[in-house]
Amino acid sequence: MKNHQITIIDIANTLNLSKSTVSRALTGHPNVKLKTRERVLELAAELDYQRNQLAISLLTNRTQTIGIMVPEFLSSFFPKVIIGAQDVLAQAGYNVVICHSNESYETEISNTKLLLASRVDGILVSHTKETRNFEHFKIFERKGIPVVFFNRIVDEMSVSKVAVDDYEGAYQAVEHLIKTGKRRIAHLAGPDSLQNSRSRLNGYRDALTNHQIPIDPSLIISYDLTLDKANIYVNHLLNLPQPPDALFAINDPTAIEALKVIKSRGLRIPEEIAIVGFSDDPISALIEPGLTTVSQPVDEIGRQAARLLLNQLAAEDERPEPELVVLPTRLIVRGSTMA
Amino acid sequence: MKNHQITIIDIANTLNLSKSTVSRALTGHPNVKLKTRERVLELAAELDYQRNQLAISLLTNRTQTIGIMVPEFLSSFFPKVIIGAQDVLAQAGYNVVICHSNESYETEISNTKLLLASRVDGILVSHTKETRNFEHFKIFERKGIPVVFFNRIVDEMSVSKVAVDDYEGAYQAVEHLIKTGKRRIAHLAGPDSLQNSRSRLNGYRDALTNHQIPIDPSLIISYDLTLDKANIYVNHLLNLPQPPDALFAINDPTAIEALKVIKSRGLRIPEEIAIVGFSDDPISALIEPGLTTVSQPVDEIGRQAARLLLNQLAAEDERPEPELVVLPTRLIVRGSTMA
DNA sequence: TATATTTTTGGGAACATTCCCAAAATACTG
DNA sequence: CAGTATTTTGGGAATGTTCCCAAAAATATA
Repeated sequence: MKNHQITIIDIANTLNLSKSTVSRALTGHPNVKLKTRERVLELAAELDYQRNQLAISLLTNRTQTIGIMVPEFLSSFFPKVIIGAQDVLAQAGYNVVICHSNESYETEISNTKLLLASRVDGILVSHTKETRNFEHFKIFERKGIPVVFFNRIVDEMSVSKVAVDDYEGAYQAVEHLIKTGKRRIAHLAGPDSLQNSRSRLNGYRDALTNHQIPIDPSLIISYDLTLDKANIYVNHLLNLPQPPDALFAINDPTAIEALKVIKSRGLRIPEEIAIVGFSDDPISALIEPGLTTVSQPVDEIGRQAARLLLNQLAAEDERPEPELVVLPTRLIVRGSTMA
Repeated sequence: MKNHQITIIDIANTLNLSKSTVSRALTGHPNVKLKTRERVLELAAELDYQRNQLAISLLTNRTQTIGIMVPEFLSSFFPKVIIGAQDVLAQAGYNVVICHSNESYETEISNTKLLLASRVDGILVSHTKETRNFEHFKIFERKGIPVVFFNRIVDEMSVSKVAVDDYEGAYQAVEHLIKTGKRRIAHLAGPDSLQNSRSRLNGYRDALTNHQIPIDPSLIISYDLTLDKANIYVNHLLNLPQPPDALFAINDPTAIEALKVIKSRGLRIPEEIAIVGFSDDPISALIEPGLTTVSQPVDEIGRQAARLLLNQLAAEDERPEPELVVLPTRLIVRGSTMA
């Protein structure tokens, strides 16, 4: 009595019907007498009946659940992506399970197992900076569970992907610095394992080259996105015999860390050194000076990723061709590059 | 063949065993011959067998899943709480489903249904600012599913709760302002529907009273936490014939919005007007001047909430008495109150 | 009124697993 | 070696739902 949950059989017994009829009434099947349906719905509401999704999932082998795995969610970026994705998925009747791998390859793998065990219908993934082997994601493919990568995408897998135009964003950022008269432009880059780090680096390189500025390898530092290291590298750059007159950072947290270091050394921004970030984190508009940054349509990344996943799920028998969506970026100029 | 998932029956047939024996071998039941167990485990690994949690959940009526519902996750507060809770819950073998109600009562109710339908074993909740009726949470109680409230707790329900000492935090913040010589201290309060708004307001009131400063109702404004309204109210306060010389804001985003308004009007902080926030959002240390704020142990809130839920889940038959955990706050003094 | 047609309902199987009880196989005891 | 105790295995029920097919009831047609 205490722990007994109400089932369609309870309703059936009370109303002297079979479970089949009750099931039909509740699912809106046409072949059920109006009067009967009303009686069933009324009693169901009264008893606070909730259909048991577990039983249905067991039967249909679909859980109506999508897994989203992100490497972190302390910066505002991934929460916003998740909100966008969740919005689209909820509209399509899907539930969402969120995992964060905490930038750890190990955790990513164990999350992967967890999602498989809970039988999600599909996953949205942004992998960790440590991930170089993608076997654990290929299991999903083999089981016919669609995977969509976003933000951090990976060439090795032929699945749908959503990214922003990192190359173009970086190119414009650096070109902007050049136009404001900067010549020794440093780049605090992300780890080589991330496709977007590589693209931004390429954008940086090509912008310099196309404006006849030689590339100085000592001004390019790849780092692992751990903020205390950013601090060290910025200091290193500033201590160079020929220090940079501008810094393009891989993301806004890095740029903000740089800005703190630079301010603490009493250098004038942007006169002595200009700074550009990437993402347009809300903090960027609040700090002093405001941070020039490459904004990306964050929640649209989530929405698009969700849509691509739904496209894969829609096809009953054969999975459709994977799609690649590249969203545009936009340079937002603030005080850190222009007085 | 294509879509067929491997079950214990497949293994049983291949090895000429019954499904019972295979089940026992896989679950580590003692009564199974060593040789048999080895054969089963070997074949299971070879076939990439994954036990179907759905079937087990259906049988045991436990999903090993906990729902966490938060009103938003754009500020860093709730993501941090979630990370803390998830950490503790994962350790105990629980899966986590995250919902955000987006500060909407409607969405909260529909999330509630979703969590019921997916048969979570328990939930952690911080309700929306619109929620005044808690019937939808009482359904969980009735079904024997434990609920723990955190951050935004509610008197109407006798369940476990985790909060910080809002009263004391507010008291100390206001006392600090008084000690720096401020006398006309305004309070931009949260909505009356939130228990923590009310506690902070009480702390504010008592601090003034205990220091023989009369309470001026025109300096107390309750608002709905929508930032553009904060902007309007701060302007209103500054336009008073006798404007405040200090502002205690319900949270950091509000305080930062106030700070922007005040700076744009050219007032000196803290000389002409001092500001204190609540929560110690990471932004608070980055802006200029740094924001004095009442810090709370954010991820510990999540951890404690998870622990209280596990306590409820641990008891097989009878639910133990609800617990209330109140965590301490700490005032962090920065430039917005002291030069 | 009898028959044909349509609407409405009921009874099982199926989903993957665990658990209980009984049966079979093996080991132990006198 | 028979009898008993123990280990190991198998069979079936149960979990809550949907879906298919057949049965029953209601309605239409001749």
